Amino acid sequence: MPIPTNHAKPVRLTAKESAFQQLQQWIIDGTLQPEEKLVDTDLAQALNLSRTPIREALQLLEVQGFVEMFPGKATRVTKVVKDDVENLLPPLAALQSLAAQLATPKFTAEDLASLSETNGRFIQAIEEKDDFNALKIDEEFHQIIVDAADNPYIHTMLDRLQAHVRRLFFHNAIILGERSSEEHEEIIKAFKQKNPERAAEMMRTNWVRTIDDLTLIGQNN
Amino acid sequence: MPIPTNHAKPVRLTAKESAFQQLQQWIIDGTLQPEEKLVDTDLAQALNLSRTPIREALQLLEVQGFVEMFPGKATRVTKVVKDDVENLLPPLAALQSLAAQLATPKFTAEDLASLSETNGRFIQAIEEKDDFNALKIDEEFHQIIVDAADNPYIHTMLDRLQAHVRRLFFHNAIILGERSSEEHEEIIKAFKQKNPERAAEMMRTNWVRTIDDLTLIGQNN
DNA sequence: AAACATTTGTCCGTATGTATA
DNA sequence: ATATACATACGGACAAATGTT
Repeated sequence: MPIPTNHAKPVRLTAKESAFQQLQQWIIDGTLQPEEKLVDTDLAQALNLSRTPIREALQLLEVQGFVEMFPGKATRVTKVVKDDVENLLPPLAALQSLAAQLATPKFTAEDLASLSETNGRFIQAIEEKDDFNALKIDEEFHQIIVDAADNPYIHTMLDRLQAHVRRLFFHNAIILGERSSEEHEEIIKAFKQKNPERAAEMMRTNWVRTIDDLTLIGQNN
Repeated sequence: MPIPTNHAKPVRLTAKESAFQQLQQWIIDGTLQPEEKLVDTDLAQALNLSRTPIREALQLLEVQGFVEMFPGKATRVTKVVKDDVENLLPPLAALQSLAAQLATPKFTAEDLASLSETNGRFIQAIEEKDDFNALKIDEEFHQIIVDAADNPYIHTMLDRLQAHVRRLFFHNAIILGERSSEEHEEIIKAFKQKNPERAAEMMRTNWVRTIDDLTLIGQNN
């Protein structure tokens, strides 16, 4: 595995960035509960920082939709609305599908091999019922495709949507089915055949089925 | 025209927000040139504010892709790469298309009337060769659809993409063709027929043609 | 190579405005 | 309704880091 070439950005981790990462992680995994009030003074003390980088991090989290700021009043973690999957997945499907389409002509042999290898690990994680790893590997799989699509707008938008998916997962609103692995194989096949329309279509199917599955689960509750 | 119900958010315009709006406007219309170095001290003086709200605004602009921050070194306005339309329009088309699909079953009679009225003004602006107004009205048209789709993720993502489109327009990389108005009518018709697939398809066509038009223009340069 | 000038990142104090008693 | 407590938004100062001479 090649070491990610950090040539561009992270020269040194600034206090704001480390605060952002830590707080986002805490919000996603539920350490900071939905609706919890966030007092910059307290957070600053908890992270051994001053209030400024905390405030800056909170503002970035607000843009991402993890935090809600009421100027002059309060700052809270946003609610986790389980039905939010219904808002989240359609654009996720549309953008992933587009990414697959755009990536198709750009794949190298290494990319394709990497996709197969990743899906192998995905199958294994599913078999072992290791839901957390399955989600992480599924994200790796899609990340390869998004990287190949090489479109910064799609990239950042999907990153944001994925973060919300991850949060819903931690709040037990999402599980991945076994059918995903077969669909992944179909997607890889479309890539190898250099068929962008079919790749896009299969990718859409992959996510739409996920939506349907989750809707069914929701009806049982 | 109904007054926007600001019920939710803007109780009072905070200094950070006014700085953000002003700076974004300056970047979009070219007052702040691409690659221009932004010194927070100078901006603070220009806007009669302290550095803090300026810095906060700049960080939000970085997330939006209008500013690039090199920690410890400098912060600059991002370049305007005219070829960036090729990155920008595909996801814009995909999301607008999705918005049209999702909005179809939700339209009220007033919405549909508003769409027709807006397209009427669009036609007029095109006839008068008022490119700037045409762009603004085109945005209004699509905004009605996005609002009806009622999906916060799609909403914010499209807002961001539109802002970049606007910036490219100001840098003379985009013009709207006359064919758009006819396609708008087709889209409205699909809405009235409650046909989400056709609405999505027509919306996609509308944007893909825009992409093709721009590609042609690019080849002439 | 070393000291300087600039600009950024961070800290903390203060005042305005909000909620609670 | 008034007063009290408190959190936020903003300001200004200091320090670390970078590029320059």
